[in-house]
Amino acid sequence: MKNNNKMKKIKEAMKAYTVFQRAVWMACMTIPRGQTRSYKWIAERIGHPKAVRAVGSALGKNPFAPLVPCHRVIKSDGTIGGFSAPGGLKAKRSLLSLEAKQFRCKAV
DNA sequence: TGCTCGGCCGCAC
DNA sequence: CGTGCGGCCGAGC
Repeated sequence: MKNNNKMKKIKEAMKAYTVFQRAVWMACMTIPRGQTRSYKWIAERIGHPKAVRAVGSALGKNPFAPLVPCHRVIKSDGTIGGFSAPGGLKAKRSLLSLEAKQFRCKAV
């Protein structure tokens, strides 16, 4: 329930943005902890297989930093890609490695 | 209201 | 391995 409540809040905040961004963020939130998905994966998932750049843009503007784990999104070739958030790729890698560890340890 | 520019990419050459 | 172009959305002018 609490999770739902949080989701509700997020949705409220999301209403101020475009559907495209919402779609991107939603898809992003569905990524399990300790795992990663590619920008293309998101693009295809939201129905715009070619809008990978738009996806990147949306993630870059992501105002829901911790709620929407945009750091779990990497390039389709397996590299980290870019990261506009504070900390840059450094932070992104840290988060990924950290979450991966947690996942293995606590199995969430 | 309409056009232009930039972006956390993807793919072909 | 490096470079260029393609296709898409959001935001600014």
